[in-house]
Amino acid sequence: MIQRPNPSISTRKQPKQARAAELVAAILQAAAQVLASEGAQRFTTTRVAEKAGVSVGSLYQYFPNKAALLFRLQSDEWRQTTDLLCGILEDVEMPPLERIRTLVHAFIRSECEEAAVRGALNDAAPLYRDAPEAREAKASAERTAEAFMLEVLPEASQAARAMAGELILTTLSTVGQDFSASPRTSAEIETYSDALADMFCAYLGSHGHQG
Amino acid sequence: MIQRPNPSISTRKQPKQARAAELVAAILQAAAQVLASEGAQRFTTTRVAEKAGVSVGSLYQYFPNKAALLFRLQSDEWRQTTDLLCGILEDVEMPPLERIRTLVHAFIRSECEEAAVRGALNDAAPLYRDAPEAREAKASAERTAEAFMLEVLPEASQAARAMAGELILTTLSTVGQDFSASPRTSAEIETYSDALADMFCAYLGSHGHQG
DNA sequence: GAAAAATACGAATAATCCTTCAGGTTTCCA
DNA sequence: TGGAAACCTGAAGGATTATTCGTATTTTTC
Repeated sequence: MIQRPNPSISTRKQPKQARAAELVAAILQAAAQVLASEGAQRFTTTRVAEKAGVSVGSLYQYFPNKAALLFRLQSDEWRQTTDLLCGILEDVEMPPLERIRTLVHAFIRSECEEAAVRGALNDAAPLYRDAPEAREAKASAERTAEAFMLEVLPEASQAARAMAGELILTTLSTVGQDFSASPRTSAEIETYSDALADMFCAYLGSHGHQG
Repeated sequence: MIQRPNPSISTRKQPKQARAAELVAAILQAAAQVLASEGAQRFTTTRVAEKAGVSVGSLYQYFPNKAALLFRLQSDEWRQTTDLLCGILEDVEMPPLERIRTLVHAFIRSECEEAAVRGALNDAAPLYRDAPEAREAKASAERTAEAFMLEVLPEASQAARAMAGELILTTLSTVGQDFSASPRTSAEIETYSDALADMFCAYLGSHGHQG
């Protein structure tokens, strides 16, 4: 195993006919299932193809290697989460700190709902995280956070704002991952989300008047 | 690969002669080097034995399988970190919140110093984290934190204290891991540690008097 | 409807990898 | 000193995996 990954992780033939598009969809769905039910260790191109009801060769016609398939899954998850969170941040009806609380709850719930796939994707991260395509996603998220931080910390320096935004984003993401690694009840999810939101709000509220 | 792990992850013959003890030490040192320089993917019993200058068979006389070797490395790192942090927490000369700040700085610095080994150990976590021996470590850390939390939040309810302690411990650990994944300058380390400590202090300071 | 293009197939290839075991070597102890 | 216990060796067994490529099938195009 552990062959050198091909130069690019995302470029390969695009499906032009309908049957090919269906095949790709079937592969992605099967990939998520295999990841969730078998774990990152046993996530195998052969197993994915088998579950999708297609041959391995077909898989390799649309994904240059295993890492590309994993990256695609991760990418789709990211897009989904990003949309969810952006929708909350842009709701100008709500006071900023309340938006954060809502966002934390939504994110933690979302992480727990898809814990199986996301946990396994995380275990497999070493296989795709070095790709340049993967680095871009994180940078994009921080740009979005920046705009919101400007609203909640208008008086802070640029550096302080960036630091606070990065810290909160990182905390939310890594703590959420850790929390969702164990099965959780709804009550646990609410309690934990509130505590996390408390911490963020206290941190943001303390900026300026107490350093 | 991916054979079923043996029943236990830590039991096997103990070295009784001096040369055997040296052999085990050489293996552990080599294992850390291989992990740091080659990464979790290429961490192989054969490679470790080769680097240690012993045969694979000897390795398997003191470690029942690869997971046991990884777990031992992780266990040693944990003990080291725990000692460091407990020393700081027990310093009653210092005010509690200042102790936390000192602790955060010490922890983040420590994570960055050994980022290579710890990052790779984390990548390899799926191989050993399910072992019962591994679960005990986390529980032990939370008991230690509990004692300290009783000092800093004496008026809070038991549940609230436990929640705050767990949240801070998890945040410190996961955020530190994420932060140390990229190479960092001393200045970055200090800035980030301060921000993290600010967040913890604001959170603890806000308990009770504010909704 | 026939050539061309796009798809699909899956056995075979080429790597690794983990772990064992039969047999040789060193150390201990009486 | 001689036998027993502890220790060491490393080739070989048994598995698994990522990826390719020659061939067969389906769809599109003219």
